[in-house]
This record gives sequence, C-alpha cells and structure tokens, in this order.
Amino acid sequence: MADKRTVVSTEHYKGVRDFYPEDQFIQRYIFEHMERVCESFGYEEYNASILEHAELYRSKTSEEIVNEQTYTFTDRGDREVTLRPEMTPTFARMIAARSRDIPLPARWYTIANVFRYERPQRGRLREHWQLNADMIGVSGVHADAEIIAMAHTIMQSLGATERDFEIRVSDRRILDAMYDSLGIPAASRAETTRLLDRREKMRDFETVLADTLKSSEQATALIDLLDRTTSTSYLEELRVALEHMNITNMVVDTKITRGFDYYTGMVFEVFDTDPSNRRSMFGGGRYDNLLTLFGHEPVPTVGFAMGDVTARDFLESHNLLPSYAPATEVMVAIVEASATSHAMRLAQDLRREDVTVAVNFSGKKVGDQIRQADKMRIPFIIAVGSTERDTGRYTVKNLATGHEITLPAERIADHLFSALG
RNA sequence: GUGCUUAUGGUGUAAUGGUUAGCACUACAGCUUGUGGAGCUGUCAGUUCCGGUUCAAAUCCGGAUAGGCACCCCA
Repeated sequence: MADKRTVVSTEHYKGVRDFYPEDQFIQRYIFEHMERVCESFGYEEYNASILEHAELYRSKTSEEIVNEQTYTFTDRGDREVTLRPEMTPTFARMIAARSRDIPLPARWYTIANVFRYERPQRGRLREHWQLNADMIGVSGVHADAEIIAMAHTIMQSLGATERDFEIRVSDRRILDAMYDSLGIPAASRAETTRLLDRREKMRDFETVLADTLKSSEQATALIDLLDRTTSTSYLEELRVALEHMNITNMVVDTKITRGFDYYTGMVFEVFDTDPSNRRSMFGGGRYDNLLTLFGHEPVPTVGFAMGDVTARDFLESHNLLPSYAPATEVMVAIVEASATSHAMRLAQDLRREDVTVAVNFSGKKVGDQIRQADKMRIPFIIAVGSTERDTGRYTVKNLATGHEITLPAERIADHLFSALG
C-alpha cells in the first residue's frame, strides 16, 4: 500500500455528486423526458458556458447571494468570474445580445448545471441540473398557460398523475395592487414580498411584518386583504385556459410569491401532494422587465425551472424510478483465444446493423463471462470459439429466459431486435 | 454563517470501557478445458483524522474533517 500521505482522496467535492452508471441512467431518463416535452411544445435547445462575468448577477440579485452564495473568483486577467448560479440572466443576456436577429416570440430551453455555495441539505446541493424553459415576446394568459402546461406535461410524462402534485398559482399584480392601496412605500415592497414568501414557515409572521412595514395597522390590513383574496379574474381566465388543455390540478394560492424581485405577473409553484413530502418542488412565472438590465426595452417573458434533485426525490417517493438497463444489448464471449479476431469482426458487423455490442476480453471461462453479463444486466450473450468461426453460425442466448437459438451472422440483428421489441 | 446529530473492510451492519473487532454482501482465486444464476473452500480488506482520560478506548472527553437534519437564505 502506498504512503497514506501521498494518496488522493476518492471522495467527491462537498455538495456535488458522482453519477455512476445507475445514477446517470436515471439522470438521462429525467432529461430525455424533459427534452421530449419541451420540443413537443416547439422549444429550441440552447446552452452557454458555466462561466459568466460576476457583474451579471450583481444588479438583479441580492448582496448576500452574490457575496456568499456564488462561486466567484478572479481570473489571471483580473476579471471577476462567477460560476452561474441560475440560468435566467444568461438567457436574458443571450436574447438581448441578438435581439434584432431573433424572431419573437422565441421559445428556448436548456438543461444546465448551476452552482451555489451553501451548506448542503435535503434537496439542496452545491451543484444541480435544472431545466429552464422560457417564452419571450408574448404577454397574456395563453403564454402563461402554455408554460404551466409544459410543467404539467413533464410531470405526467414521468409517470405522475394529477393526484400526485398540484400547481399553486398566484399573481404578483395582486400584491402590487395591495401595496398601492395601502400606500406601502416602494422601498419596503421587495422585502415585504420576500417575507410573504416565507409566511407559512414563520410563527411570528405578523410581528415581523409589522416591524418591516413599521406599522401594525398596515400589517393587519395587508394580512386581511391577502386572506380575503381567493382569486382574480385573470387567474380564473388562466384556470379556464388550463382546463381546455385537460389540466385540472391548478389551485389559486395567494401565498405563493417566489421571493424574487424580477417577477411581474403570474407566478406558480408545483407541490408534491404526498403528505410526507408536501413541499414546493419547482416553479416559475412571468418576468417582463429583465432585458432592461442590458439597456434593452422591456420584453414580456414567462418561464420556469425544474431541478433534477427534487425531481429525483419526487420519483423516488412515488415509486416512479425506472429500473436500470445498460445500453449494451449483447456481450460476445470469447471462449478460445484463437477466435478473438473473429469475435471482434462479428461484433463490428453487428454494430453496423445498430446492435450495441461489448466484447469480453477477460479470458475467463464461459460460465464466468455469462455470469458477468448477467450481473451487468446485458440481455444477450454470444459465445464465439473455433466452432463458430468455422461454421459461421452463432448461438444467441437470452439471459433472462435461458432461450438459445443458432443463427448465421446476418440474421442475428433481426432476431435481437424482434426479441427486444 | 448558527444549532442538533452521525461516522467500524469497497457496501450494509455487530461488538457492558476488558479475548485475536464478528457477520452478510461484493471483489478475486479454486473445486470445474465450450454455456451462467446454486453450493463449498480460500484470499484481499475496517474502528475518519489529531489529541486527551484510563491499567485498558470502536466505545468516554476535546478539536478537526465529512455526511444528514433544521435555521439563515433561496436561483
């Protein structure tokens, strides 16, 4: 054994994950469903570097997030660089940079990894992947409905039914109207909104709110207004639009605010209805002013983001995770070293017919090679030795059923595809 | 950043402060020259790290590190 002091740790960095093949399989399963749904709604895929100028996040996000919750460093050319903590500013930047060339409305999506420097806990890591889907250039209830419909369709494509989750919807304009009518100054509105976002988790909510507003009368009046507001005509229009698309698990919940300053209209969050995991999984909303950050005129935009960690937790708790299957369909077992070249040639011929083939060079006994294929859950095995080389006929064994069939090389691929469905 | 809690072979676990730290799985080798999933045998491999208390520490104490949970904050 090597000297302990010189050995490098096999542990991954704090708050990030290794994706072993079984993990990556699930990751890919989730991503493929997201991609398929987005593209079925006419969304185009885009991407960008994880590195951004730090200033991109300074103006629109709070001080604490930039200073304490991002990975920011100075590069060798004295530039402040940040590992993207979210995708929306990058999306807005890309649109603003080419706004003359991009026909609006545009529908874009990406599945990107984002980073935040904080203490990891359940559902919150330092790196996670999230789907971001945004429609830019259209305002109104039908665009809002489409975004919610995509979130809904993704949940269904992953196996969830409407009983498994609910879509809680509100509208930032409800709050704005209340702030106006109560004469709450612009300066304390953002903080008040963030406070409302945490309302359900707080015990002394009313006291803190009165403190923030510096007026217990205003606090009481605001709470009273909120509690009496069950819906708005806009949200009811939205409900109708969703019901036309057979989406019936929307509920109006004026307590949904989504903490961020940039939302300007509809906001929503998707909740798990399982009593043991009754929490917000992901959400989104309308933000019509983000392009002004780049000196651009406002452009109406609505979007949402869905993270892989919460998606995986949801699938796990609802027993919806797929069971692992490798991409490899066939293992070619070499039973005599003299047949190795012949086995590799066979594998190459099968690959040309779109069969995925791994050749086993271990030199172990056939039984052990079969055992390994079975353990790796490879469905078929073909043993190749001098007999096969000389006759040109191969025995294909289905490891799940034990069934064997002997065929000439050119008929193997067809047999496999019909057996695999 | 704060608090609570946990840490034993690769994995999962066991061990009143007192034998050589036990068991299962995995891996590897063999019983077994071309058809497996079983069985048997054997091998590799562990008390996270640093310090303290004690005749004696996996076990008690302090610190570090890492994981989990909650707070803070929420993209």
